[in-house]
Amino acid sequence: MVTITDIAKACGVSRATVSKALNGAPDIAPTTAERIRDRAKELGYLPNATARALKVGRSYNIGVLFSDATGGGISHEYFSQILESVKRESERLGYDITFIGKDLGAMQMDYYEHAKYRNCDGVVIASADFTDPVIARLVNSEIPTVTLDYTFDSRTSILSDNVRGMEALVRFVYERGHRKLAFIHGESTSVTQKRIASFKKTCASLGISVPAEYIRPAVFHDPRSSGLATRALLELPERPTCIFYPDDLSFLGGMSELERHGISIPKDMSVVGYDGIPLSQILRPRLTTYRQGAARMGSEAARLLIEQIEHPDTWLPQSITVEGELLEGSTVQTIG
Amino acid sequence: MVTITDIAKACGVSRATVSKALNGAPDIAPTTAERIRDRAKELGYLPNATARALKVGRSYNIGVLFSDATGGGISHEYFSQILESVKRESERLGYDITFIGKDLGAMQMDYYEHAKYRNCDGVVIASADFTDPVIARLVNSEIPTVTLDYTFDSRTSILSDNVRGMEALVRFVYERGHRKLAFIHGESTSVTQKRIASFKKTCASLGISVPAEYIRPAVFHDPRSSGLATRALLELPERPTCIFYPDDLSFLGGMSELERHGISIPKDMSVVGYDGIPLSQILRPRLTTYRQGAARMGSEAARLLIEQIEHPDTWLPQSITVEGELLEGSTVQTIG
DNA sequence: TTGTATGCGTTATCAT
DNA sequence: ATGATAACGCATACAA
Repeated sequence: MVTITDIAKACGVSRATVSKALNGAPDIAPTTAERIRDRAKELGYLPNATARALKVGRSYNIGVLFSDATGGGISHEYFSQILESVKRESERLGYDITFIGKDLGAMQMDYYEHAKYRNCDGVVIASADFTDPVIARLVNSEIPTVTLDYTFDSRTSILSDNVRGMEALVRFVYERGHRKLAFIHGESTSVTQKRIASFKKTCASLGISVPAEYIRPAVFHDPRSSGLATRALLELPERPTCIFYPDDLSFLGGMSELERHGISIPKDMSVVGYDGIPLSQILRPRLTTYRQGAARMGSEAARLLIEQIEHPDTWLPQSITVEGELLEGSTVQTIG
Repeated sequence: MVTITDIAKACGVSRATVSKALNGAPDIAPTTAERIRDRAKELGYLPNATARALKVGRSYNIGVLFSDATGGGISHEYFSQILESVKRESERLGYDITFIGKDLGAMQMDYYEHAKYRNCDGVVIASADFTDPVIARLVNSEIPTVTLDYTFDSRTSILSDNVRGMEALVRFVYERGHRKLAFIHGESTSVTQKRIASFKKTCASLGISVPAEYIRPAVFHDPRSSGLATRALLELPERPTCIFYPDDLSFLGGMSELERHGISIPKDMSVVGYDGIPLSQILRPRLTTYRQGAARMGSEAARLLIEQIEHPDTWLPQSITVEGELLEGSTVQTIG
C-alpha cells in the first residue's frame, strides 16, 4: 500500500506538503503541487478513507436504514427505487452508503450505536417501524437524520404526497360517475392514516357518503389479504362500483378474486391501485394508479441529509413533499 | 464520545488494560476485566470501528457491487433478494456492507480503487458487466471476491443452476406433449449462453428439433422486447405450442401480446418463465417457471467471502451451484 | 512556501 | 497481571 509517506520520500518533501498538495491547499507552490500529484498517480496512490475519517472526524459515509421487519424491506419496488436513488445521489456528492441494522455479529447494538460505531455522518431512515423506541433514539441523537414518509419533531423528512395522491384518485373516479367507492387500506401506519383521512375527506367534499363496511383493512404488499378483503366487499348486499387497493401489488390479489367471480375489469368493477410501479403499467388493462416519486424522494433525502451534514450551523429542519402523478390506465369505467 | 481513555481514567488503569479487557484477552485478571466491562457499559462506551480498522488493517466491512448499467440493478427482485440475503448473512457474521460504485463525487476511481479506498475486506460482485476490464482488475487484485452467476479463473463464484433449471423446464413441457418449443432469450451473457445451450441440448436429447426462427433475442426484464419477440413468433407459418420467456417479468410483455391476438393461456398457447419471483405465483393462471435460489445464493456468497477473508491461508477457490425449484403453475397445457 | 510536531482511537509488543 | 510506548495513515496548527 502506497501512503503519503512514500510519495514524500519519492518527491523529497515532507508528508505535510504532500497532504496539502493532494488536497489542493492554497499555500503550496503550483509547480511542487503538480509534481507531487504526478508522482502520486505514478505510484498508484489511493487515499485511505479510514485514516482520513479518524483524523477529521468525518467518514463521508452515510447509513441507510431499511428495516425488513415491517415487510417493507428492500425487495419492494418502492423501497428499492428509493435505495437506488439515495445511493446514486450520495455517490454523486462523494458519500458512500452503508446499511445500518440491529445487531452486528456477536455485538448487540441498536441503530444509534451501529451508526455511531461506523462513524456515519448521517442516516437515511426509510421503511422502518417509526414507533420503535430505538428509531426515536437514533432520530433524537446528535447524528443528522432524514426520515421518509414519517416526520419527527424538528427533524428533516421527505414525504410522499399521500393526501393529494388519494384526493386525485378519488376525484378521478368521481368524475367518471362512481359514487360507491370502497377502500382497502394497509396496516395502521401514518401513511395509511393519511390516505384514509384524505379518502374520507375528499369523498365528503364531493358529497359521497361511505358506509363503514366499504372500508376494509388489509396488509401492504400482500395480495392475499387484499383478495380476502375483495371477497368481503363482493358479498355485501350492495356492492361498490370501484375498489381502491392499498398498492399495486395488492391489487393483484383483488384481480384474482374478481376473476374467480367472473367479474371483469373494468366492465363490471372498476379498480385503482397506488404506487405506480412499472409492473402496473405492464399489466393489461393498465392499472389506474398514482405513481409516487420514489426516485426523487431518494435523491432529495440524500441531498438534504448531506446539506445538513456539511452546513450544520445554517441548517433548518424541513419537510419536503414530493409530488407524484396520476396514471390514468384503463381500469376505471365511465358509468351512469 | 467516550473512548477507552475515558474508561481507563474512570477505572484507574491504563488504556492497554482496558483494550485487553474489552477484547477478552487471557492475561487480564477476571475481576479487573469485569470491573472494566461494567464501567464501560455504564459510561456508554462504543468501540470505534474506524480507529480499529486503521490499527488492525481489517475493516469488517464488505463491498457489494451491483452495477445498474446492465439493467440488473437492485430494483429487480432477483437481485434485491440477493442483496437482502448478503446483508443479512454478513451482519450475522459481524460485517457491514457498503456499496461499491464507479466515481465517488469528484474523485474518479474504478471499482478496485473504490474498494481499496474504503478498506473493504472483500467484495461481492453481482449484476455486473463481467466483460468490463475494471471488473477484471478488481477480481484479479489482492482483494477477496465472490462473483455471482459468472466464474473467473481461480476465484470463488456462486452460480444459479441455469443448466439444470432450463433442462427441468424443457422436460416438463415435453412430458405434457409439446414438441414445438420456442425460446425467447435475454441479451448475450454467460447466463444466456448457458440457458440456450441447455435448452438446445435437452431438446436434442429428447429428439426435438428446434428451427432457428424459434430462437429469438430479447432483453432481460424488459416486457416490451419480449412482446415484440412474441409477435414475431405468432407471425410464423407454423407457430410453436409453447414459448419460453427470458424471465417472469418479460413474460408479462408476452402475455399482453397474446391477449391482443385473442390467444388464451394455456388453452391456445403454453408459456413458461424463469426466476420464480413472488409475482409469478400471484398471477392467474400461475406461471410455470423455475425459481432460482436467490436467497441462498446471497447467503452462500457472504459466507464464502468471509471464510476466505478470515482464513486466507487455507482457502481454496470454489464454485457453488445453488439449486432452484420448478414451480408447476398452470400455464402449460397437456396436449396431443 | 515548506516543514515539524501532534493527535485522532485503537491494538500490539515488550517491559515491568 | 498490568503498563509504557509505538504505530496505523492522515491533516492541521504552528513554527521556520
